[in-house]
Amino acid sequence: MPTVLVVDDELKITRLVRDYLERAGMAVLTASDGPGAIAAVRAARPDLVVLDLGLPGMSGLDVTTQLRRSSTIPIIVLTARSEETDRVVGLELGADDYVVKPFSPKELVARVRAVLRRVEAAHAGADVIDAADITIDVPRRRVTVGDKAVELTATEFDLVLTMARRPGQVFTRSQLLDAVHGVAFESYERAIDAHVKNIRRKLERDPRHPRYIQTVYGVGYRFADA
Amino acid sequence: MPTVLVVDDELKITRLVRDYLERAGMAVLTASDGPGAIAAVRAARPDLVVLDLGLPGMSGLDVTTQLRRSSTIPIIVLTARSEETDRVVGLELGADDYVVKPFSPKELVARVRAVLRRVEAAHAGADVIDAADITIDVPRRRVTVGDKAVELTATEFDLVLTMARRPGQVFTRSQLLDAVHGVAFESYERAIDAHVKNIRRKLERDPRHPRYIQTVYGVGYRFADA
DNA sequence: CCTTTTGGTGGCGAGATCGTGAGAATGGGG
DNA sequence: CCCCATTCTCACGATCTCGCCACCAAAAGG
Repeated sequence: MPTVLVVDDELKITRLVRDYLERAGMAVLTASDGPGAIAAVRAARPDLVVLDLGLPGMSGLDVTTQLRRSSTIPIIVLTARSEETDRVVGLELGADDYVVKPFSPKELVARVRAVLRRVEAAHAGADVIDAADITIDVPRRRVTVGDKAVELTATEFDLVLTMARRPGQVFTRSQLLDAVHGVAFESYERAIDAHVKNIRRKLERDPRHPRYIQTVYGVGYRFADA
Repeated sequence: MPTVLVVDDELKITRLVRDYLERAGMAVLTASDGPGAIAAVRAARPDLVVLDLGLPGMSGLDVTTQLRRSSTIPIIVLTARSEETDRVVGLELGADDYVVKPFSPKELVARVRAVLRRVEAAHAGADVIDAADITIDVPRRRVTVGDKAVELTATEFDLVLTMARRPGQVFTRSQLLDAVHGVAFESYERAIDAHVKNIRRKLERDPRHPRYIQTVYGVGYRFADA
């Protein structure tokens, strides 16, 4: 049973949406402001968020960026404004779909179902990378070595993921910076070394003789294949 | 050497950008208005366009749509306006990246590099070279003879790759130095001999009678064809 | 056959490259 | 407002590589 978090400051709306979603067989949580929504996501890990953009205090867009910083949770945006730009901005910031107020509850339910279906389908695909005894769960952003979970920071995870997606391929430092930041500034290239060091500390049994992330002298690094 | 077209009506800016890009090893063309930009793209076929959105006459956005009508050339947009919507609109119209004025030239160079790299990576076909019983896996930077993996240093790999890409073609020592160092470095040409020696030791079954890297007396070396 | 020119090889030192610990910035959360 | 996690910077030492030299072998050329 999927869990949905509904975020809106108007009680009338949350109640209406809750009714319809529950009737469609989903568990529903509610929050009435941005901080509450973020706390609820962290605590209850719902499968989807329905978010009103017109919240008091923290703007809905701030909430989406905040959520996106630490998770890939699907978001459906509710907005009173129908202008194209708002729509684009919402999607740009990582919303998966949007519904314009006033909306029909049935339409909202249909969209929630559609997004959940889409996400589930994506989940079913190869979003888990297995190599030797290391497992990378991409949507959950979790890494396991043997049976032990490993805590990686966001940057560390992105680095490992980038390399593990093409095992054996050699990446230069600036390619790796590119993958992590979108843009590479040469002066920082040695920062990659520091990250690799920290990743190895967490991942490798013997960091002096790395089994996963190997150095290619004069070029960069690579994730071991085979 | 990639060619970049810089479009801006302010001479100060084009000159600044030209300086930085040229120092980064790129050829630079400039145009000061929309029609000029479109003509320059058609005539000189640059690899990338840096385009100021605030042009007199024809708007920068018109230029991007015009360019997009007939080509997929990468575009980086320069904009004085920092509002999200403009950014979104720019990207929406097919720009590959955007930089907000005032900008740091180093950042612009970094972004140009990143976009070029991205495009090149997408283009990259023929990633593996097969010749007789030698295999060169370019992204993995690995060489196999028969079934045996061969460990080459970065320079050795670049040398083999350079020659293997054009089997049969004879390369002078200074051409090979060029390929390895990027620039025409007046250096000891016999260094190539030393590398060839080391490569043969690793690659050839009988280094006295090389099957892959052959000496062309009085000229240089070549990678055996067929 | 001898000379001249060109290529092959072993080895070594300068310098590039990398690993690492310590600590400075940065930014979010309590 | 302070604290903590995260990321980046810096510098030093360890390691590896490359270009160079010296010397010998092989190939052209007369």
